[in-house]
Amino acid sequence: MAGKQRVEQAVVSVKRGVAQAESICKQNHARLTPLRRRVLELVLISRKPVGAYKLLEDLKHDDFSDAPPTVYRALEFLLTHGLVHRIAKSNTYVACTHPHDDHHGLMFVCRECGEAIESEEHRLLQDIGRCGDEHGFRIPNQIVEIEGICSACRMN
Amino acid sequence: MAGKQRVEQAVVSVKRGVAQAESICKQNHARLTPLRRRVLELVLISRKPVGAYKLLEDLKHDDFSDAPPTVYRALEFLLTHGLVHRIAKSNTYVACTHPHDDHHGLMFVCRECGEAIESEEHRLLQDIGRCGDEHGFRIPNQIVEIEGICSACRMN
DNA sequence: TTATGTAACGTTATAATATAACATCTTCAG
DNA sequence: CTGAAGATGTTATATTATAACGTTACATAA
Repeated sequence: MAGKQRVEQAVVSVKRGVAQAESICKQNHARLTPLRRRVLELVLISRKPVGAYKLLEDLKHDDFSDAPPTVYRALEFLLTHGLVHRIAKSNTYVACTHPHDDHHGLMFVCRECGEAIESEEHRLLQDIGRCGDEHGFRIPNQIVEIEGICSACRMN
Repeated sequence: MAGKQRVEQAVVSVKRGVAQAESICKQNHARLTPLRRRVLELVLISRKPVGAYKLLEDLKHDDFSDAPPTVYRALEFLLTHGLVHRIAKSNTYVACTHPHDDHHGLMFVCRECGEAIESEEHRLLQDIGRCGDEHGFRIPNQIVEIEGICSACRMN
């Protein structure tokens, strides 16, 4: 069944995501503490970008403090190390699918269902950089957020 | 003096912006009421993207209600008619510099000073649309927000 | 090994941004 | 003029995020 397979894939990708995070944190001499690891897992488990207070709900069930700074501090850490991205238009957070340094990218976000797909289109990002230059802007590594409608939602 | 000239230009552009808005609203059978016009003026006057509560402050001095819905409703109207844009990363609002229908665009936003420059790079926007297509995303007209550092801030 | 400084986390309070819901007033088509 | 839709006023509250300060855990150097 498609559902079961998808869940199994998700479990695998959570494991892989955490493993990548371990490796990156090691490189950066950063500590992936139980709390931070758990927040990352929750973001990885979520199939869509997820809000901070939703994560906080889930953390409650895990004996962590249920006060907002708990989740916001963990998210800040994960953002700093490029393990998750923040989607400004929906105030949500999503796991990075290509976590490594110098990470440019496009993030397509469905305005209907919230699904987000990350893409690394090198040439396009270069063009955006050039366009910024023309206006005096230097564009640092970042995720450019683009709102659209995904194919699934167009069917409905 | 550069300062004076800039203020005069600003006044001109406020007049022009309001005139364009008048025209667009007329076309759309929409009413640019005193409140909405005033909010648009305030956004036009501001040299940088401005927050809703800052606008609300200014509205107080003009005998409008100082409750949040006042400004948010006016902003919603202006957004709907493409007269202002919302910058999600900073929760701010900025006047559109090319107000017309079917408006695609890039918005470069300085992460230091907040300055925003709007650009219509037709080819680049097409490329972004194509890239979305490849991932099953349909990209409607919208402003793509890109964070960077402006030349003035790089000097400092 | 213990002292010690820094990082992480807990806790309380509050800031900043935005919307819901309902009452009243205005406008304008018929 | 009137009635319906639109615009605004008003009160309350939701949602997202951070400040400030105390405590605990951790790395590491003496």
